[in-house]
Amino acid sequence: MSDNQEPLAVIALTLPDGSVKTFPTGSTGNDVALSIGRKLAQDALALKVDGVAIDLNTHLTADAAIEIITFSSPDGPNIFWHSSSHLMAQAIEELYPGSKFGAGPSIEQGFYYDVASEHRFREEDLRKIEERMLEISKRDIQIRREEMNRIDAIEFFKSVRNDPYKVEILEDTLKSVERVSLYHQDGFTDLCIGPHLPSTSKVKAVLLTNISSSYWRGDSARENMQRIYGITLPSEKLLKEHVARLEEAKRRDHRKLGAELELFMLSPEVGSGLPIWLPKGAIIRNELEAFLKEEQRKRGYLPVYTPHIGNIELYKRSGHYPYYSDSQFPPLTYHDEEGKQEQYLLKPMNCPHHHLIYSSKMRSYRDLPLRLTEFGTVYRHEQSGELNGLVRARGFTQDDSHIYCRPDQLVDEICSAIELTQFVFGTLGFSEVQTRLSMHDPENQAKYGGTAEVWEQAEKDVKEAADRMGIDYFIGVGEASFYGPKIDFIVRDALGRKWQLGTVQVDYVMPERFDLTYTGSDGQKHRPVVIHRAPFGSMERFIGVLIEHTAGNFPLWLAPVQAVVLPIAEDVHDYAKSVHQALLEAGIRAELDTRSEKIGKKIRDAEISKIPCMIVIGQKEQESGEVSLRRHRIGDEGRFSVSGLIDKLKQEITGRT
RNA sequence: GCUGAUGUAGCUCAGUCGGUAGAGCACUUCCUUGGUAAGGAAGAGGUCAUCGGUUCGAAUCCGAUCAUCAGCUCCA
Repeated sequence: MSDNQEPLAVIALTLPDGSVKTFPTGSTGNDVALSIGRKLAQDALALKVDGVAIDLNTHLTADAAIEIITFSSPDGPNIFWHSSSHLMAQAIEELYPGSKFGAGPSIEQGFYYDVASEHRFREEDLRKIEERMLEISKRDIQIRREEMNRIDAIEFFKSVRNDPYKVEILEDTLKSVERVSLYHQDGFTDLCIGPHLPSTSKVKAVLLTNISSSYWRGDSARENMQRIYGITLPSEKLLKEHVARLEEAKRRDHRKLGAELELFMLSPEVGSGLPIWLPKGAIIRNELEAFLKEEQRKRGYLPVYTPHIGNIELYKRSGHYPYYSDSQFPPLTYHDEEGKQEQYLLKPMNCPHHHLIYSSKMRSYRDLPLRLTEFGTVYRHEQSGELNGLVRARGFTQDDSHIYCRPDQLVDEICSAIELTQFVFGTLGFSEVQTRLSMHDPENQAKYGGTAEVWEQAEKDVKEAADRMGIDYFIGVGEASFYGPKIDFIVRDALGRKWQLGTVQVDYVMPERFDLTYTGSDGQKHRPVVIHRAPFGSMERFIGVLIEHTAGNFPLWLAPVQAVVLPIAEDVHDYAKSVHQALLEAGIRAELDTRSEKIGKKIRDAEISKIPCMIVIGQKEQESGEVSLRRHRIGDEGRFSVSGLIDKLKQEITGRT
């Protein structure tokens, strides 16, 4: 037809394995995927071109390094879930006309959409929406990207879509952006940067999980919206696996296990957020405290004790009272006979007390570093909606130490605090520890104490220490406390959930406020620097996370009951009693089960109680003067002499393995 | 604190239309003496979260309070 003599233009695309393939210019990611294989084309969600994710059906016109994004690619779930939020919005719009849409991003485990609707969404509506989403998926609607000027987009969302929230985003958040992109799927259109799935049909399985509320743009002065959470997956099978993981998380919930294993309790008669440690939970806490005390003794820490309340002036001086007055219990007010008034605060933190210990006598540069340590119980009036078992409580105990040192000692001291924290986490089996350097937000200087120079120095020191310890960290801007930057340790539990536990914080501000000094070699007064550090963070939170991490299967050294002696029948009760006694004398926490139950029942009960060692005793053991050891979740480990068993268990306990 | 949901025996949960409560497990007693995840029988156990209202009558309907759960906001 054409008299065009030019050869057909081709482009060279480099695949992730390094091979180069040529395609006609204008080919799409779908063409590329098809050329590699049918399965890949089915799984393809989007395309990465020179490291940038774009829509699968974008026409390629230049040589590039490309990569097909599937659900198992690092960017896959994010794109999948973001498109799913649009799919959900379309379903909601079809079912509940007039609903307006706010923000609908993908999140770590799925997506949500904030909806303003006259309809009050209920649990049963979620099932209807799920059904509609799957139906829309079956319609196999092509998702089409359209770019337009911001002004045109505003007009579009005003007149065609009638969606005021999108208009607000365009007029405000995006006001300096020229061109924006819209994604159309049938009558539904969303403002979105993309990329998105090529078609609604990629979504094969839907689970809408819950409804909650949110404020438009996170601002409590703005209107409330209904936030609907969900997760979608590219197959039914993957959804089933996801649901199984959720159930596993539920089974490990420390609140549930804490009650079942009789570790702690919460009672409205005591007050919400005020946990009570039951005997078995207290054993775990005791062991952990003894462990840390031992390690701290080796590292030159000095234990102190301070009262649970303090004069309010102390906290005004430290700056905590004005700064955190919302989250403290109200002051206790005391009048003496002359009518003189004094106010006391349940202590929300330990540092001011420790600072007073520091300044109780003259300190020489030779005395530093001074490391004061205390398991200090503090009380904070956390918002009621925040309370969560042991993990977020109003009364809790920090493994709090304050290290007073010279500036030239600071980095060394930060390093040794990091080392201790890593040692603690390693011993407790948290292998995946993330470290965040929590820096201040220079945009919001008013939030912090101290001068800009002091902050610069403190952040430099923190970084230097982190680098020297070779830790892999990321920076959290705006995560610092008001008096200084922090190194926060975030662990993942056995189910991959993240928890912030230990912390190391640098503080140049409190030494000023409390006028802390030491005499230098020059005979002059100098300011020490303070490090606040807590490897566990809070005993309550740490143990809550540990319960979930171990699913209640504690290592032998922490187990509230380490062994239970299970006689098979009454004729060996005397022997069983002597074994039980021997275990107790060896310092092993042992119980004896002399109920008239069969051995199967006794074992089952011990397994459910998650007791690490079951000592089974019958005629054979009695005759040979031995015992049989059965391990929790493992099974029969054979016969041992009583002393052999005790040695074995003691070794395991002292090794904290 | 905000939005929504929930609250029945120690635990997990039934309980219809408003007619004063039921199961399994756990517990107690008795029988059973059994070799590696549940032996049998009987018994006891509840101011249906609390307070108030509607009603001849409330676990059930309404309101308030408390607590818990999910999420938002916050976290020295």
